[in-house]
Amino acid sequence: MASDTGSNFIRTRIDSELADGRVQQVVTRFPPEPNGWPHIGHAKSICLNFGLAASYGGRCHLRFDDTNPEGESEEFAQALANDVRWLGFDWGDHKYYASDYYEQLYVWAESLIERGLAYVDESSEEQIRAHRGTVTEAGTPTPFRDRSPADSLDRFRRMRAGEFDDGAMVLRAKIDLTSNNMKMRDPLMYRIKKQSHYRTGDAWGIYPFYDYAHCLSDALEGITYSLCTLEFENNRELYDWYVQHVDTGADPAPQQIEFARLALTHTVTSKRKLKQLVLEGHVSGWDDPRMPTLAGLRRRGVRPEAVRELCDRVGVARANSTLDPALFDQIIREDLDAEAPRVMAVLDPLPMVVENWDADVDWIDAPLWPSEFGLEGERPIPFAKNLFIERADFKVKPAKGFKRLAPGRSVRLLNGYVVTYTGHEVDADGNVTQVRVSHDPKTRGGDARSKVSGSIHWVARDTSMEATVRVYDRLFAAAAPGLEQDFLLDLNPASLKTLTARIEPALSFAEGGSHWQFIRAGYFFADVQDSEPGKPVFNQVVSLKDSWKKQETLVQARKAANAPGKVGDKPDPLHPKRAKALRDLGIDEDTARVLTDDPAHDAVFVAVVAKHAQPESVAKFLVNEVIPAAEQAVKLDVAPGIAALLAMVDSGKLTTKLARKVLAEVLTGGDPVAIAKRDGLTVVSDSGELLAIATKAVADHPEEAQKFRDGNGRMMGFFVGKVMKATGGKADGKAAKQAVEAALGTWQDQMVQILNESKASDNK
RNA sequence: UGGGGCGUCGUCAAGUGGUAAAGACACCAGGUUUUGAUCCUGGUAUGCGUAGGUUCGAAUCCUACCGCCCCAGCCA
Repeated sequence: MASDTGSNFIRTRIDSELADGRVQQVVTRFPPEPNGWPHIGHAKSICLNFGLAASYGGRCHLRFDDTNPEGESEEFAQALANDVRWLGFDWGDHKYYASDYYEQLYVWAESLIERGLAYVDESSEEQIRAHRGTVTEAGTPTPFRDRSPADSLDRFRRMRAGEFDDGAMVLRAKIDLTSNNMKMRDPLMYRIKKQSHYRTGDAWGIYPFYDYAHCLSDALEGITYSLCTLEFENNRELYDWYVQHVDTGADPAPQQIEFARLALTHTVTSKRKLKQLVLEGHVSGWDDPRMPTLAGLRRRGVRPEAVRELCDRVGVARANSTLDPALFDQIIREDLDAEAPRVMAVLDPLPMVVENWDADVDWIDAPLWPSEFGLEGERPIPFAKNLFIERADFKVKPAKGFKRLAPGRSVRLLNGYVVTYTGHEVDADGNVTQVRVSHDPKTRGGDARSKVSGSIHWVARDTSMEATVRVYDRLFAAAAPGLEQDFLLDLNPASLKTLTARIEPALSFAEGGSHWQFIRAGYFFADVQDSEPGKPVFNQVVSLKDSWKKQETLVQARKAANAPGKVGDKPDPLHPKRAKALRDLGIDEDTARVLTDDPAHDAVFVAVVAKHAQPESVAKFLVNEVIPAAEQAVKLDVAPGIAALLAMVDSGKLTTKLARKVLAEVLTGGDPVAIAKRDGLTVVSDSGELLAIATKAVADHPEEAQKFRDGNGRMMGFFVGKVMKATGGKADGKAAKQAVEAALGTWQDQMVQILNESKASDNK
């Protein structure tokens, strides 16, 4: 369970850091702010954090990120904790509150001030905004930026003491007003907020900001991986800055990793919008079954198993994506299939009279599960003269392919009898008011085989009960609510249908919290709050798949189509004259541009060519191999080494691949000839030896060889790959290819084939 | 127009230079079925945003271009 073993970029990273000892134990955390109800998006984070910790034998903390007293409450914290537990996760003793760290955070802030790394800014909110600049313009210092540490310290202490009003001043980190990253332009650390906090009461009049508090809380708790969503990407630099400049003693330092949040079409998950739906009464509350909140899902009857499975199947990646809710629907069905006993309920009743039924009530034992489940259990269902069937199961003029009841047809009443149409009545408007049938006594229950193609569900009129059944559809009609208009206008007016259904007697004992499959209708859940003993109220959890009623094709979230690759004008090379000179040497424009982009590289180029007079080859080697392999600009003094290396490649002594192995050392001044010799890097180009290897590879893989002969030229790569592997990557590529071709007898075969084909067509 | 990210099937997603591009949902076609459900079988990307380049070999490396998301709260 939720011990996702699928591969993802976070696991890959953890694996490697565990392997090289940088991290000993995986410690994660789920850090909600207790100011709202968690939704399906939080579930992903919960499953990820707790799941990862569990699967690596580490631990996961539940930490309330309560750094802003506004809107936070113990009730929310309780609800959050509840939902985490409901999902099936356990934080053990590790429940924490950022508010418990206020004192430590404060002490660290003083230390930052003392070291000149933070200052109290008395500018107004507007002034600070103005001085921050824009994404294209650098910020400028406010008049308070250079005040002395002692001055700031004094102010900061008085801020804490409550001497100033809200908004009078803030504490800011002194980082870099000109940074391209807006988050680094002297971010705010503390604000004055004379508001009491649900946990610390009136002890504090200043509160830390997320960026300052979160990373240090992580450090304090020994968190190793601080996972958050993509929009915090820009905050990572700041996260690292605080961790680096505050002496927390955390080892290893916690690191922030961002992943894509879970989004669904036809759904909103923003706290603001969810709140608006509740406050304006568009839904009945935070736990309305149409809400994407965990409380809503629970109320609807979705089990935690299904939520966890969803998170597992969706995976973790860094690409923003929007899920089709059909996936969740299907997972819910799979989860409930073996959980929900089968019973009958008629949601939209149409009276049916069995004309040749004279007996009283016939109680039939009907199984609670399909026979192939192998599960025990049955319940008695009453058959009688007067029944109800689903209105949609009778059509006066059936469409092609309709398998249910219609004039002249017979149909199986599930677990009852086969009945045959004898007549029907309509009202003044032409609506069918009653169907008449006759039954075949020989077809009772499961006793007799029958050829009828359709089976429909039913209940007896006098012994069935009325019950409230709520059928749900997506809350929003639009795939992307709010994309083209106010999101409230995208609300689906038919998202809730409250029906008075007829349920079979056994169902009247359904307890709140029980799951049922209403045969042919869907999975239903006896509402925990509204059901009363003997009077259940049902929520539809999810419908059954219905391949007859073709579901309206969901309008997929409009993903802006990528413009089909227009090729824009290429920019001019940085140094037009030089670039032209290079072109004259036979070097193409792209290559020339990269080469001249950094004068240092151009100089290296000149130096290498001086030793190895193959300008085109040198340019390509530098651009495609050397520059990408170098961390910084390539140094001029390694040019001789590069020249020697390339000379080996060009003379066939080394393949490009082997050259790559040597490159790193050459870049730090190594001698390629010596290194190659030391590591035994010699190209295998002996055709006899390669042919032997290739022949063996072909013999070992007859199927692949056949595929190749059948015309799949790409199997060449497979065999060359085998040869490469066998030689430890030392085979000369071209020679290896020739050896494989010879081993496969390719061109002869192909010639034969072509000849045969031409003969065959001649004969026609 | 600055910076940070991201583009692999209708939707998610694996893939880290060599076994004809996993898997799931959706879709299509069959089979089983007293639920048009479940279950089973098969099909579905000659290609990884586009165009060039490097390489024996590229979704993976290089270059340019295109598109989408995020950042200018005293929110988190």
